[in-house]
Amino acid sequence: MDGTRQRRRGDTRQRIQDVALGLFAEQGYEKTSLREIAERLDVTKAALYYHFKTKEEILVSIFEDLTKPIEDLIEWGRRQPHTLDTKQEIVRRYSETLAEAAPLFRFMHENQATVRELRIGEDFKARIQSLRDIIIDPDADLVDQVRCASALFTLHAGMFLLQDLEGDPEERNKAVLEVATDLVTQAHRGAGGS
Amino acid sequence: MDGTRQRRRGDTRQRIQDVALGLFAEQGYEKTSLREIAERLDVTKAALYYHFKTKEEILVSIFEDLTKPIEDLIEWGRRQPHTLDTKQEIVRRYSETLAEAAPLFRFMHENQATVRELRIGEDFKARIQSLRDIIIDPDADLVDQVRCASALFTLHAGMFLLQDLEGDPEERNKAVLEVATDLVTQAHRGAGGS
Amino acid sequence: MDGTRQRRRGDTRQRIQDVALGLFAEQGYEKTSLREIAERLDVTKAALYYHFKTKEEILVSIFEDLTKPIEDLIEWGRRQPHTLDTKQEIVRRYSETLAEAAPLFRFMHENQATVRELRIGEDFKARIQSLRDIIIDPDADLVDQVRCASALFTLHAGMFLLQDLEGDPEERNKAVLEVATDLVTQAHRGAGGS
Amino acid sequence: MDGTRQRRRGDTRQRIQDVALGLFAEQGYEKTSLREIAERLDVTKAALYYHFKTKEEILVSIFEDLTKPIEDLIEWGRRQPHTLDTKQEIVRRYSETLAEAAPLFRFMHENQATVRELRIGEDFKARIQSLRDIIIDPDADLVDQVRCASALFTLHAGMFLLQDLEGDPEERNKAVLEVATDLVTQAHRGAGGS
DNA sequence: GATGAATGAGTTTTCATTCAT
DNA sequence: GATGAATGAAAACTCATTCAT
Repeated sequence: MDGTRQRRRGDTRQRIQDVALGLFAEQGYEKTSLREIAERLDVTKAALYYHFKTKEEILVSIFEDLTKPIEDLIEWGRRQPHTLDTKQEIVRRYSETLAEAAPLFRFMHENQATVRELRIGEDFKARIQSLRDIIIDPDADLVDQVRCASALFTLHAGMFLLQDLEGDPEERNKAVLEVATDLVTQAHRGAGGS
Repeated sequence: MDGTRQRRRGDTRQRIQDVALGLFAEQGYEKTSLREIAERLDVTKAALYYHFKTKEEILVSIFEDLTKPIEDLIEWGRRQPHTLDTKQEIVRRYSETLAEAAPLFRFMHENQATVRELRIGEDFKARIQSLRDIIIDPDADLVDQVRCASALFTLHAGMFLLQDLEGDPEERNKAVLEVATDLVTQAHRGAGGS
Repeated sequence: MDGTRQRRRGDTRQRIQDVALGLFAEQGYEKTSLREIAERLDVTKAALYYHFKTKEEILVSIFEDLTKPIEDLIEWGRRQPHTLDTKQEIVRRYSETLAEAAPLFRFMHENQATVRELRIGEDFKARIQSLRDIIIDPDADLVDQVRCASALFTLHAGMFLLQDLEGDPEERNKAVLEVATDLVTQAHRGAGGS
Repeated sequence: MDGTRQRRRGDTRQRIQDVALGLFAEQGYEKTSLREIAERLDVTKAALYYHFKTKEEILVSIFEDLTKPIEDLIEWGRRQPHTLDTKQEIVRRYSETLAEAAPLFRFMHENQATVRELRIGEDFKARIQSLRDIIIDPDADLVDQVRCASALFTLHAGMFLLQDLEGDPEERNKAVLEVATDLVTQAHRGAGGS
């Protein structure tokens, strides 16, 4: 039996998402044409339109599938007391989530201008803000607020911009996490935590 | 005398750059068409081609004009001893430069996917790396290296992503600078500086 | 028992025709896609192809079902003597037929450019010509011939173009019929009838 | 000198309108593609877009150019007393206008479904209504109102639907005009004119 | 009596770029 | 120091149609 052909049955939708995300992350959203995606999958452009109503919907569907864990994390965070432990746990779990869906987050990071006009732009922004609101004490001083925001940027950027730093990726990720955790911790202390 | 018309004489090149940067920063590079730029300036597309050979060249020229100060800063930094003072000064001056050409840097930040394929992408990356190399002690431990990189991201992101944080912009910028300086200082101490 | 579902059994063909005619009349033939028809019926496009071989065939089948009365009328008319009474009766019965299948005739009227290239275009034209030939005396003078033709247009257009005239629809239709009858009558008199 | 090439300079816009109107009238608006228009003019599709912003705009521009005389006629009609003479004059001049821009009016007549959704649909409808309002006495009885409307249809349809009637076109047009004038006259008498 | 998945040929529209004047 | 007119390539998207199941 032809396993390749067999497996293709029914998972075209998934394959489109995979290939699309790959290309979006590599070249950007605008520079990736549906022709290119279709060619790489060896189907016609029209087949893409059978599975998704628009180009944007391809992206939206990827986004929704892959950012579910963040929604869960926010949900969880909201129900916890705002202790240092909680904050550190948020940072840790967020960094894990980022690593697991690295291509998507790399895409989001590098295509902000594009994404801003798309529906997911708002969604993503809102999510990050929610995370920040859990980590930041609203009555902390401005510097500590910036520290918390910076912790999140550091996680984001750590994934994409540090690829030239020496050391193996795992260690690098650990270092990034440590810096982010540190920033949150300092902010917590400054805000009167013990 | 018609000052407007008078002043327009001979500075069309500059006006193109201004309008283009505004649109690039607002909508992204790909989504900004030459038609749009021309219309906003009330000239024809062909006029743009009198002043610039390609669309990319418009961007390149803007980039080169506005990032001269960074080149100078790097040059300066390289001739200084790698003391804490120097590092802090670099951070301070870099933050000033970013603020002065905010639209360009916002553009660079939000269009990384696009810019990566353009000539200026490489240039910009190289410059940031140069800055980092001045700030980072090559034999510091990885965590401290990340701290330095993080200081730079914080400056960058601080300009664009914190606009919803309360407080007036000036204070916010001061807070951002303080966090960045702090990160560099911690890194310096950790690396065995005094 | 679910009457809706029950009744749907087996009359899908009819339902397709109904929905299609509605959309064709409302938006035109070209602007109505099979997707739209299918969606409105909550079936797939492929289902339409089970019942009809092509898009055109849907229209043809509607046309054939609904213009049977006109064929009968022509048949009848041909066997009558060409008296004034016959002519008036033709006009009267034609106006009834038009009213009964108003959406179809509205469609035919408003989509002549499209319909001309379709099979039914020829058929329809031939039918109207047949009617005209019954009403018109071939040796009447040209003006009277035009009067007869005009009587038919008036019936057609009366259905669609006078909807903004005040008065209730029934009275309007009566008025239209009177004008048409009048035209035929004048033509008959002019041609030497008594 | 190459007159053809020479003459092409600067009248491309006009040539687009001519060819487009020809095709629109022949095949309908939807079935006429820009590719077809461009090919027939031996230019690229993009050239069409240099002269017109959209496909619809091509049609709009044709419509506006060719229906100016009707606007003038309405203007004139409004300033005249509502005598029988005026009405007859309107009918006469309207028939002339129709004849002069026959392809456009044929197009409007045969593409009503399409045109209804376009901007010009509303415009055209409004214009015909204006004419009718000049011809119709608002307190005439319904039958006479229908007669006036019928006069206008007769003019319209007379141009397109009677092409199979024997007799040379000029005589046919005269006959059509006579029937239309007659209808208006009868309506005027019925309404209490002398 | 229908669906799910796909195709091929087409559509309108946009873009960066060119060049004679 | 510019414009008017055009092009070639490509984009996103739509449509009627097919066919194995």
